[in-house]
Amino acid sequence: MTSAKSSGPGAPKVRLSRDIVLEKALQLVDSEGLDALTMRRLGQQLGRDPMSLYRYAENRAALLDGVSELVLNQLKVHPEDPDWKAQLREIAHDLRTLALRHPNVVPLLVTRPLSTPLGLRPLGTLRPLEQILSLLVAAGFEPADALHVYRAYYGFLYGHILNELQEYVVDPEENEALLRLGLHRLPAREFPRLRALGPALSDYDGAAELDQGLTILLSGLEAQLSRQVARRGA
Amino acid sequence: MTSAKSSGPGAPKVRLSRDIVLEKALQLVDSEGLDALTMRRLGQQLGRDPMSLYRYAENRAALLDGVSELVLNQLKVHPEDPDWKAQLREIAHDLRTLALRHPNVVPLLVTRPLSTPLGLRPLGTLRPLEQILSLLVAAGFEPADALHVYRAYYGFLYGHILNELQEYVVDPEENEALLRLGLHRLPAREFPRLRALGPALSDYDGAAELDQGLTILLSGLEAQLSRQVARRGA
DNA sequence: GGGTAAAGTCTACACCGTAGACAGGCGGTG
DNA sequence: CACCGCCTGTCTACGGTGTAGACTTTACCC
Repeated sequence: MTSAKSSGPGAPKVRLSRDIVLEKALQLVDSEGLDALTMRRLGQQLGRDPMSLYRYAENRAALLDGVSELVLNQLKVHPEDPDWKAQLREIAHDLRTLALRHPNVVPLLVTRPLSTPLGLRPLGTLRPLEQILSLLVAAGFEPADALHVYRAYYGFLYGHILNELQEYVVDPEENEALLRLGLHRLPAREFPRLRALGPALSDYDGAAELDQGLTILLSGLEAQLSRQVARRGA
Repeated sequence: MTSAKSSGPGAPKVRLSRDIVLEKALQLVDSEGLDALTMRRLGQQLGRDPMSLYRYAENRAALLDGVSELVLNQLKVHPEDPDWKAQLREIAHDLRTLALRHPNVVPLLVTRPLSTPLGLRPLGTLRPLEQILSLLVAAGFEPADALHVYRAYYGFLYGHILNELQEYVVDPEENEALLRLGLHRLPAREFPRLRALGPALSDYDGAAELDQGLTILLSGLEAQLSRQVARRGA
């Protein structure tokens, strides 16, 4: 147990590495939020000069990309699963729990790709896409159709995650209080429905809600698939 | 044409107002991106000292909220439409075009609510929610069910918008070039599907894709509705 | 041991959000 | 008219940010 801790001046010996840097960056984001991830702050956590970080990431944006990648790498996809619907369901739930475990990273997941053309993104963030395409093609979709299915699926999934995180507050008791407090602030005349939904808003089963949506979506997509197979056969 | 333009020192006379400030802020974001919206930059655009902005927004975050609200206020919902599915479809397409018109604002739309409890958000951003709830209740959903439907719908919608914006590049010619360039960069062994999809990726009809997804989702939701009505009747 | 490339540090710059004290002009009231 | 008070806008200043560029130190190979 002599490893270099955050601020102990005793042992600044271990050589840094990209993985060490990104790991600490993720810890920092998880515990204090995205804004806390500054070069100076991170350098301090690592017991190093802030400028040393630039050996492992070109700039702060690249660091953020690295953190996204680190999280997304934890998502395991099994492209050879014969039951593609079950597999998609499983992936969805995995990504959801991943998002709940790293809520502060979600804005990155959702925002960074908007400013990076597909081909230039970190490979780790593209891997799930590739693997899901494989899964769908193995299930009988034409590649182009697989892309459409992927888009519908991933769109829905990210949408759900954003939705759920919007309503998520750490302490459920404070949640209720805050919620009522907030709702009470709304003009009664203009927001009757919302105000009335206070109780319904506060007990939210994200996993169930995700699963219902998936059922609707996947059965719809399956219908589409069988239609296409039929047409191809004719 | 003697109105005060951006940098003319001639006529710094017009009194500022929250609307004027937010409008210029939106212009700045649209033309130069979110990062360009700094207090100093915006002050300069308005020919005023940066500090004057604090009379119209508590801080930069509040300014960002104001910009979100300004955009979302352009979304018109008709809660009394008897055809709820058609109305939801229309809203979806409206929001999509709004997003394409202000792509730089989308990260705000998607990100700001994550750090603001529902009750404390700008009223303008809550109005669509309230109105869609009305629409659904009028269509026969129980309030609590209306909330579920809303979540599935809005989740899907935001997901689609994020998806589409990720693949959107301004100049379609450069798009193709960039895309191929980017794809070429991917290791062939690990990303065969993705590399093969180059052409399919570059012609993307967002509106059609959105519409297909909506068809699937809405028919699924409708089935749910009739099931519930039946059960209630029994 | 000597040389070399990498890892880490230092200094400096331009820019950021914003607290707090202040100035100017406008309105309403006498 | 003079006066007062409030609202708008300005000024100065502080502590924080990302990062360029030159430097020093370290680790390793021959």
